[in-house]
Amino acid sequence: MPQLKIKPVVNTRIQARNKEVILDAALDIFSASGFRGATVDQIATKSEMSKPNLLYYFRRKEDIYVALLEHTLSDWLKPLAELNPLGDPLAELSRYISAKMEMSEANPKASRLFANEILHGAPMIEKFLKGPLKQLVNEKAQVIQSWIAAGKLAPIDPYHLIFAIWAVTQHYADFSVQVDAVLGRREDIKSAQKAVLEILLRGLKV
Amino acid sequence: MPQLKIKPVVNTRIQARNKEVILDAALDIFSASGFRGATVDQIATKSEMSKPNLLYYFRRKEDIYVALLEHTLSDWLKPLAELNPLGDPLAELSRYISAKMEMSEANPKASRLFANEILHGAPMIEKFLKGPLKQLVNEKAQVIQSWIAAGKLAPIDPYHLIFAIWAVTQHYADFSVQVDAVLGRREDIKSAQKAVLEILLRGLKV
DNA sequence: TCTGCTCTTGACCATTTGATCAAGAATTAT
DNA sequence: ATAATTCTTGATCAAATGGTCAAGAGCAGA
Repeated sequence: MPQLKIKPVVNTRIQARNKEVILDAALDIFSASGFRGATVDQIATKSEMSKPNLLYYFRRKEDIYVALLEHTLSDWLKPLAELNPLGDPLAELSRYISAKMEMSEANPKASRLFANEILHGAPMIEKFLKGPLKQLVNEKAQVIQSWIAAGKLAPIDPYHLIFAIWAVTQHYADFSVQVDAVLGRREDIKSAQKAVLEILLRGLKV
Repeated sequence: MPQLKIKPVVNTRIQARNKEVILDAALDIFSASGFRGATVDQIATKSEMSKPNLLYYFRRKEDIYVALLEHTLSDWLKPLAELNPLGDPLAELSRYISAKMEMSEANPKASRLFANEILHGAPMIEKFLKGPLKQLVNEKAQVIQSWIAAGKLAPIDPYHLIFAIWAVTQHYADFSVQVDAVLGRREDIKSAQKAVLEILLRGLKV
């Protein structure tokens, strides 16, 4: 009697390793060229495997891209989620901004991947934006609002404050080419972080 | 004797009109899909002409893209160039920020076109970034520095201040999908502008 | 009107690229 | 060991796409 084997839900060791290798390579390629600009061949070459082999692990190019986005979405939320309502407002915001600056420094490719996706209308992560992200931002905007109500923070619209923090911090990852070109040198993250904290926080003191 | 006609430097009326039509269509397509993501067919269709006809005016896809970038580069510099050393610092910066916000509102496609180009390493406008842009920013950073030296402005790094202004104002054009998703509605530019002015300027008062 | 130039397009071409397939190699389980 | 399963790849395909060409239509100046 022929064995009817259920397709395994868990990856084999080889699958785990190779998917990891592919996602690593894909982050390089997609962040540099965007979804359309990247080719499966490039990703396969960077992964040091044949194209059919790559497509054995991810059946379509789009599957790699989506997996990559999902793989990093939760990391994206983490720093904001850690904003503590009970902490000192300026210290909490300072910590959040610093964490974002360090993410830009440590993983600019992931930042560019998102930037590119959103820039092009976020076709793959619309649900994430309107769901988990919206919810978390609402929650944290309320926290900021309560700080303002308690007289611990200048009266600034919380949503636009969050947008400003995103914009400024991610700018150093997404537009690093421009930053470096204007400065005439590789920007050093320490002084950028110091300047950003001053610019964003100075006006928030009551 | 055969007439040797010099190739005309000036466009005919038809050329002027059709190039305009093509650039208009191309801005739509390129800003939505990026250089690689856009196809000549799409641009031709949107221009309501055949593909060979389009390629009669711009011989290569890249030529359209470059023309489009050049066509808008000078607009990009204008608001910053108008920063007046003799004016009141906060009023001047306020005017600059407002102008940038209005550009984001009026022409988000151009903003996204640049954002996409820079995000992907700015292969076509490297010279612009390292030349005219760098020079203008240097100049205006000195203006800001002189304001600080005169005690008219809080001591903030001028370069990072300019980056912050760019980042925040362009965020509303480039990431409008995210902004709208988080807010759950189409953002209205008036309140965004008000909030941005508060966030960026409040900390600059001495 | 006639001549030469500009403009327009259907048909076509070469290359790129995402994806498939069959067949063999390697690995795992019994 | 051996059978079953997983992994790997050369060859190949169909569609998409940037770009060409030749030939005809339209237009402007003499």
